[in-house]
Amino acid sequence: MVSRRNQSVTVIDVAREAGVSKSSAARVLSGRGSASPATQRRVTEAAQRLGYRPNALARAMVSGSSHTIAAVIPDVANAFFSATLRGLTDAARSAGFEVIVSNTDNDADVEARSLELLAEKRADGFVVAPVFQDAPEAITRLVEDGTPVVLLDRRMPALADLPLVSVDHVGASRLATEYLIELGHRRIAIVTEAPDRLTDLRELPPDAEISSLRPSTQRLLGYVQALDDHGVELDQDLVLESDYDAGSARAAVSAALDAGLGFTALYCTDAIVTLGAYNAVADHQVAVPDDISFIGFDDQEWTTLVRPSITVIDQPRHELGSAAATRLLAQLRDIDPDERDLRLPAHLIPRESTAPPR
Amino acid sequence: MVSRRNQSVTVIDVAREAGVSKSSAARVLSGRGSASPATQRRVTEAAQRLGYRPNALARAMVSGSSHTIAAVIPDVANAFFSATLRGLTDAARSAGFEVIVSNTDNDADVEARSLELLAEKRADGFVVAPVFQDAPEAITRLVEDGTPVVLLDRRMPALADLPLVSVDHVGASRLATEYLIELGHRRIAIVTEAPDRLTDLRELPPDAEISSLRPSTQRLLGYVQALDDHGVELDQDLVLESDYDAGSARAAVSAALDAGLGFTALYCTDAIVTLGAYNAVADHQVAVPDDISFIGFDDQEWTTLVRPSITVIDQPRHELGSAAATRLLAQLRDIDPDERDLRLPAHLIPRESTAPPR
DNA sequence: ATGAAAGCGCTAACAT
DNA sequence: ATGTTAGCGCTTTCAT
Repeated sequence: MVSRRNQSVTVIDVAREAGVSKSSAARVLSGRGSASPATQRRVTEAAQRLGYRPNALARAMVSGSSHTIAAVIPDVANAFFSATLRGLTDAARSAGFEVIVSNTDNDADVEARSLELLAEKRADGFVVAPVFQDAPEAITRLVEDGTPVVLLDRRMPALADLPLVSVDHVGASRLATEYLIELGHRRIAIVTEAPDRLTDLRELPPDAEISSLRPSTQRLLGYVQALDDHGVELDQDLVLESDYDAGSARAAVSAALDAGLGFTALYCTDAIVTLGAYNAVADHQVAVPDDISFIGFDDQEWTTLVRPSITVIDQPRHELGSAAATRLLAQLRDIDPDERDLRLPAHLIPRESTAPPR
Repeated sequence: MVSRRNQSVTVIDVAREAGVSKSSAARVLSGRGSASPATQRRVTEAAQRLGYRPNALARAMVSGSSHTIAAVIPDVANAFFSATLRGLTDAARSAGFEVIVSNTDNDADVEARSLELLAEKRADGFVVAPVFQDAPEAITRLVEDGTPVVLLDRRMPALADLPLVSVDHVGASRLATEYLIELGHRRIAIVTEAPDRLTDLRELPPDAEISSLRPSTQRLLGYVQALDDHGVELDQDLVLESDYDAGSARAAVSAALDAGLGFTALYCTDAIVTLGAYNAVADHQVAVPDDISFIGFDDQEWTTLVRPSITVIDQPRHELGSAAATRLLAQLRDIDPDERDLRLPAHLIPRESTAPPR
């Protein structure tokens, strides 16, 4: 009740106020150990009166747990990561953990510094969407020191033994491609920002390695697989390569349209690329879905607003974050998970931009 | 170099390894106090060898500063707040601070718990976009305890003496309204989710109080002011009231369109309301900008993608966050700011959806 | 310049 | 059930 300017009220203050020993006060305040109903009451009331607020720092020092997890991601302002972060914080909170965020902008040095800094702050565990780099030493250092790390949606070969929570990118692309095939399309173009050469993709070790590919590459792979499965011939010319920016995608699709490659469907493997591709299609006044069926990536707001609305592959972002947190928390509690990796399915949301070819 | 499984290497370990006393090691490790070049080297090398990582928790305990600031916001997944958070983390980082995020979902209880929890973790300061409520006791409690708090974009009357960093909402609306007036529009409709009655708005104490109004109300006020300033009559019928959701805005605009109110321009005061209004306009096949000029709020991606592209009011989100952080950090350093409140200007981005009335 | 010792606020044996 | 004591890892007087 009293609002005094307390630099901070400690257990000792409470103990004194309650007329008991420090440890008695500590016992009731922390809820462990035994205390008589009498002291219980006196301490509680004293704490209340003084406005006692436990010092989590001190607690963390002795308990060895800060009840904080670190999220190290490329960019919170990016819709994918902000939604994921939300899932992460939600799951963390319900377990009594807070999360501290750090943006890397896909810079390896920044990532390394962030990890180091958060490790100094004694984060109990890390969820990291790592920068693509050969030797993520900062991460391995953490792991060696016994700090739990869960990878988010990306894994480098050097991190092969770390648990990963990701979207099933291969499946996502199969979903899109098969949907188009079932509609009757045969000449299906794909816009990809995968840096890998397509030829490398068709002779892959069936499983484990796949998760060490970039998401974009996995998506390209899903397309190739779906085509193969359904006996549709893969035409290299229909693999439109783009950088990771809308302008580049726009140019790539524009060029493809000009080239008269005769494709009847276009599948975009990424949000930003979808943007550029959509612009190119609009520029060329192509009729969608009459001339070309269009599938975008990520259920962005605008895809429901344009006419025709756009069929998209939706990633379970929130769930991705909460799964990562849950996975990490389990590790903190030394619970062995059923599977090391978690691979969440994407969904196809059919809208107006897809139809059978004319 | 050595990668041993160190539960954690402490100053003592380093001191022993370097063959000096604990305090000597601590001195060079913390960079304060004096040490001979010799010990300096020996300690540094020992630390390096052992892979010493300072324990920020312990440091915080004794120094009284955790170098952490808390961001308590409605929802990170919301584009406005995620962009703001990015600005916040950027500014914080460059000052050596990390930020820990908490979502309130505009729930007063959740907010109170978050604040309490983060206070227990001894965040050095708080940036909070408070839930609208009469008695934000959790916040005042912090302030009473001497913890720096900066308000983000919202302020309740009860929090009148706290520093505020916000967008100039009144100015934002004046910008939009005046732009339309200058184009020649006289019948300008506004879509608002402000709960306040319009009549209350025209007799306001000129300044201070304004910042205690909700953003939506301030935006409505700017519209009224611009109209007044330019001698354009305010027509109550053109104030379209909506709830804070797209469906409601869609219905409101739809009804207005049906009612034949004869407005030639429509200004939407909020991102979500812009969405609904846009849908209504599309539903009714109104020609934009020929029949109606349209101004949206927030520079959302889709506003550049639809045809015609949409003229919008753009809020300086990133800057808002960095300004809030900077303001808070100044307070932490006991620097008196020039002004208590910071009011960042919004900008108008002219695109295709606005034109002179026919 | 260096070491010894106290203490930040808390928990956890250990006695009593 | 309660009190005494040690100690988490660090910084900071205070001597030397």
